[in-house]
Amino acid sequence: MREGKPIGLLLVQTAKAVSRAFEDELAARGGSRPVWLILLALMDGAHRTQADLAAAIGVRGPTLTHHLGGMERDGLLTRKRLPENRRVQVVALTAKGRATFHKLRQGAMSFDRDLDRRFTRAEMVTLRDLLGRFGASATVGFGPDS
Amino acid sequence: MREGKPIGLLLVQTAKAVSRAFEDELAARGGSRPVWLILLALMDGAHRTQADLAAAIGVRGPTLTHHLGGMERDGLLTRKRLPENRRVQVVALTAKGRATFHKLRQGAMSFDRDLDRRFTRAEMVTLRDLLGRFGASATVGFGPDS
DNA sequence: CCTCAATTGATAGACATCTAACAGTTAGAC
DNA sequence: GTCTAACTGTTAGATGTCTATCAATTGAGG
Repeated sequence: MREGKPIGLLLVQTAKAVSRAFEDELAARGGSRPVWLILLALMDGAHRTQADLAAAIGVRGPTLTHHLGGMERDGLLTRKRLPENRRVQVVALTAKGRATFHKLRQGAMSFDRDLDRRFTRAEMVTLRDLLGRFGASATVGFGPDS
Repeated sequence: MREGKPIGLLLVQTAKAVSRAFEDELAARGGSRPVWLILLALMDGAHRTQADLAAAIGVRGPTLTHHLGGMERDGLLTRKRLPENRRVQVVALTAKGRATFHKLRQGAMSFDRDLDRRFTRAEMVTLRDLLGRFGASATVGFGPDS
């Protein structure tokens, strides 16, 4: 009666596979996971600073800077300094950025539906609770629930 | 009554946080996640080829080659060609490799215990079942249960 | 034998991510 | 008013991962 792999390993490997499948879904529509998360956060609106934005999508500042640079080059967004506080960069989506968001959202929503269909309501509640336990002492959070 | 983030996102972010904490634990003992997984697989024995080994730890061939190169440079293992089939590399741990394994195992075991303590027996069974659902159609497996 | 397909790893180049260190900007202390 | 500390973002360099492609070796047909 073995228990199998450590629960942490199982969690990480499961997440890796799911993340990969999600990447494929987005790639088929010309996007990627980080680009999708940034577009989503920007459409949700209201992020004061890049640091806020980075926290919302779960990466560090330099990683965000990296992706914003690429997305700016690709014409998905613009950055300009706030006149009244020239430290902060104001990030705004372009029309092309919004179009890309809508295209990728199709994939993301279909992916989410696929996953949701695998669990009953009750199971989903249980799963969210159990996943929450991992953060009990390790600080798992990435900003508000959206 | 919102449901919160998509379950896939929650899974991936939880795993990221756990993986990070595990990395820290190993780093404190001079290791890293991939090095630990390779040492563990080699101590468990019996991997015919590097491809087997890669599958066992959940990475692709080139990633494994990369780490084996580093570990060989660090004196943790040796590689030599099988005389009767000079395509396959025989990977063997050195004494230093085995010593590193034992050192890292302390951290890994303590980490696993910390996680295990957060769930009852029944919850653990439930969690493993629910995590298994993610692979239902997406092919999550990484070789046998060990 | 010789060629050609299959097997096994390695190399090249790309991407996402991190930490540490830096640079510009602002605001408060004196 | 100037100096200094805090804030915001960027740059530099490292690590882990991937796909696509290459190189060496083997074995099977003809």
